[in-house]
Amino acid sequence: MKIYEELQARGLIAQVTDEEQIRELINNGGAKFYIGFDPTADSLHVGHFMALCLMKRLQMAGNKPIVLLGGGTGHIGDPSGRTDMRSMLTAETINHNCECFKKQMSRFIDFSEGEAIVVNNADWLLNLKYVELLRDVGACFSVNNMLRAECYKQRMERGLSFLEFNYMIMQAYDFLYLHNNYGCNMQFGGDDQWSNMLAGSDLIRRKTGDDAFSMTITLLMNSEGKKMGKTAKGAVWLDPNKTSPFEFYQYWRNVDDADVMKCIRMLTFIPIEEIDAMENWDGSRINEKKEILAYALTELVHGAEEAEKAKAASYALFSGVGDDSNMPTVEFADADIADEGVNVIDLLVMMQLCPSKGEARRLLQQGGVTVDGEKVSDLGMVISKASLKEGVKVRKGKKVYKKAIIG
RNA sequence: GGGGGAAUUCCCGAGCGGCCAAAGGGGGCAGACUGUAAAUCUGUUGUCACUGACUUCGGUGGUUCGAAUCCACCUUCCCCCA
Repeated sequence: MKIYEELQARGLIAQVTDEEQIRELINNGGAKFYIGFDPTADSLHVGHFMALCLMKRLQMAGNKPIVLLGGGTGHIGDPSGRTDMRSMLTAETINHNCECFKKQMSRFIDFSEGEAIVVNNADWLLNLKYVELLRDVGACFSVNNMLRAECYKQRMERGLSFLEFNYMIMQAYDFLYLHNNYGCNMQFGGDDQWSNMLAGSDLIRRKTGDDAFSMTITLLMNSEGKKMGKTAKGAVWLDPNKTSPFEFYQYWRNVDDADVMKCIRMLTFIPIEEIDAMENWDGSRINEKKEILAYALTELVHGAEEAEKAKAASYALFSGVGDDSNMPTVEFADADIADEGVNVIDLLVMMQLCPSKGEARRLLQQGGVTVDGEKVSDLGMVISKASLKEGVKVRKGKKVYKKAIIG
């Protein structure tokens, strides 16, 4: 199966400017494609992960990726799919974020000589001259058309600043610039980027007469139609310091039944045939599928060793078998704990299982806390220092476990 | 440029000068039921020394015994006219 067909089979392709030509191009490894990443945070998250996987798949098929860091466009903020205005980032933050992105990406993409390149649009966007740009590029855009674009429509009601309105032009210009300077002939992006990408393809045709293609990937939505990768606490990050491998594993282990196969198909590198076979598995094996998904993704992002640990910890906690040495652990210094021990309430707060004592108290009253397997009902319970030296397993609710130890 | 309106807790949104830590919904957390799922039901959801005290209603001052509520100014947003 060729790459284009594989992408199709995985349900990754949303929109294309010209199916025949694009199929031809990427199946023969002739694409030099770019994907843009806006450095709005200091770590990539699950949303970016899809784009990275796509890049990797295409690279494996012989195509050349260009990673475009939005150091310049980050100064503007993409209004697509947003109802509110983005907060402005400072130049330092943007640069810092770009650096972090680069580091994380090298895990997935082979950046060795001639295989892939990283560019930063700050290098060309920030030096543009206003009037020059208006005459050169601005003349190619029709405001009437731009206003018709879906991404601006909803913002017309709520208000759209001129700054954000220009995002499309900057993105189109990026494509043109990469086309002229790096021979880039294709752009990929989330399907919320479609109008911006089309603008780029158009601009290239107008300025150079060349064909440049655009293709969007289906954004990963859960069955409720929300973007995946968000939790109440925020995004699921790829940086192990922001989202631990265990939490990452658990996130996927806990996806809705309805979303499992879709995730496996779109995110993992498991061969299509195997996935098709899993499709027919008996319904009772649903949890097995979730484990496969969680393991595969954790392995991709954090490596096999971390994936094993996360899996083992998960088993230890939820089925009571296996060792629990990989449980998330909070270490205290000897001095942190008084000789007579700590009250459970204080301990819960110290372990950051509860943000306040009030909440800790409530949790205990509702029977949501277990210490070393015993449900705690006594609000005044004291955990002795001796047992903390051994390590105490504290469980909050059904799924949140931490071990406290004096180390 | 002129006129009008709005800002409340994580979000939306009610709120008469005292009975307001502030209705209701959403979300979160916990309990029951389950499969570490979904749906459903129950409890809970400012902080602490928790039958009490303290800090919150865009900001700063003021009126008052008492202000989320009234006044002034400031900030931000929205609407209408030009």
